[in-house]
Amino acid sequence: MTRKKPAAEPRPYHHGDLRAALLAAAEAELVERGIEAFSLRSVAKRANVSHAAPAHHFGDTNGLLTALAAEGYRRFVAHQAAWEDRGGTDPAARLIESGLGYIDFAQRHPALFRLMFGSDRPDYTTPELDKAAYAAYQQIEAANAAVAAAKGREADSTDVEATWAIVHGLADLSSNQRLYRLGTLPAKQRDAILRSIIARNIPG
Amino acid sequence: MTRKKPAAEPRPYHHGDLRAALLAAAEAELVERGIEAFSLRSVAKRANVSHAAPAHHFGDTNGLLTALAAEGYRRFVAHQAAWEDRGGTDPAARLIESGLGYIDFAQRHPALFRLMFGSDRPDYTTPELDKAAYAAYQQIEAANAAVAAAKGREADSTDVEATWAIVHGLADLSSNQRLYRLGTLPAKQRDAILRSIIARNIPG
DNA sequence: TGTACATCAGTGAACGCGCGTTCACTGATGTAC
DNA sequence: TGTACATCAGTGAACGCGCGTTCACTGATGTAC
Repeated sequence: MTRKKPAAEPRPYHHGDLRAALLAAAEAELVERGIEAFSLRSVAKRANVSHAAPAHHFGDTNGLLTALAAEGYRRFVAHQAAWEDRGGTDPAARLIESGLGYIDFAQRHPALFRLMFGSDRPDYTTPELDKAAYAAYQQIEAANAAVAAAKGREADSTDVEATWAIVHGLADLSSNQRLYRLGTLPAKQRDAILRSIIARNIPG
Repeated sequence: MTRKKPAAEPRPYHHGDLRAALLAAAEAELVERGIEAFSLRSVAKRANVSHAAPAHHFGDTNGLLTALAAEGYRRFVAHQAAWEDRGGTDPAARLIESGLGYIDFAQRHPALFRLMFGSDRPDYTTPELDKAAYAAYQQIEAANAAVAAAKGREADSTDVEATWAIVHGLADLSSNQRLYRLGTLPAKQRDAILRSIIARNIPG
């Protein structure tokens, strides 16, 4: 044994990046216990910090959940942007792939997705969260605008709503295991079906 | 004053229909406090009954929420069935109107809708809930089958998934106030847009 | 019809627990001079 | 470079509260005979 026991390492009084550590602990708590059993004390315990420490960074539980939701939206936007690029240069293909990214995010992070779209606890009047959530909407809007522009048309609000709703519906139902058949298919086949469903909502 | 004070009326030891009264109180609690702050004691208090009484009917909190979710699905199915009939005899029109009923239910009962589609607390292995939730799926399936039959086709799983997802997406986003523009329109105009969006997902 | 008894529905006191919040504190860091 | 001081980040004990659960109980209802 040449290595020190990790527990014996001197623990500095100041954490270094407690804010980020608390967000990570909060996400893990959300995954394990669900938002209904979420508590600030459990988060602090998971981050190995006294239960009063989070107040310095987030105020209260809703402050922490608001910050976590904002981080969720930023990751959500980045995730979709990465998928969108797989669509190459065709605007419709880009919109469809971006939608698959939306669905993939919901499947990979159901607890976070639920916090973002199915909870009243995050406070959307907070500028940080408002901005992050709005950016997610703008992404869909921009992808639709590109499709319209390629056809020499104006962007249409109804088209934006249709593509958002179809992608959101597929994402929410599949992250809640409601689309049983799709869950049983191999990924390639499933994605092909999802693409065909999204495509119905893009005017030809 | 010829009427007795209501509070002075003799209160029978046995409630009569405490089960139904507790379900109503639970729904009101869900609306007012949200599922995250839901507690059995508050429900009992609201129903004017001792806090240990609900255990006789539902076991624990999840038992009560499971029963409430099942009742929610039954009302959800009835609500859609009523709307479906507005579609007259054309199967596609019936499917579309049924979808509007789905969306209308979510807008009128956001807390119940969230319990049904965005919570892990109801126990879907309970036969009562399993049956009620499955009936909601079968309704969409049957409406799709009627559309296919009218065209001399077989029912297609992908069509069922597409119509469910579009309707669910519109319902979830609008019950969470995310479709801002639609919320500002007069009902007739909004419904026309919703119909046109649903229609994109029904093969011609 | 009357009585005895089992079963059921609801009561209210008691318990231990985890929660958010407060508060005086301590250790670490940054800055003025 | 050194010292003094303000500010910041995290501690740990204490508090009161609402929660779920348990338990002996009581009042009401249903049934056997």
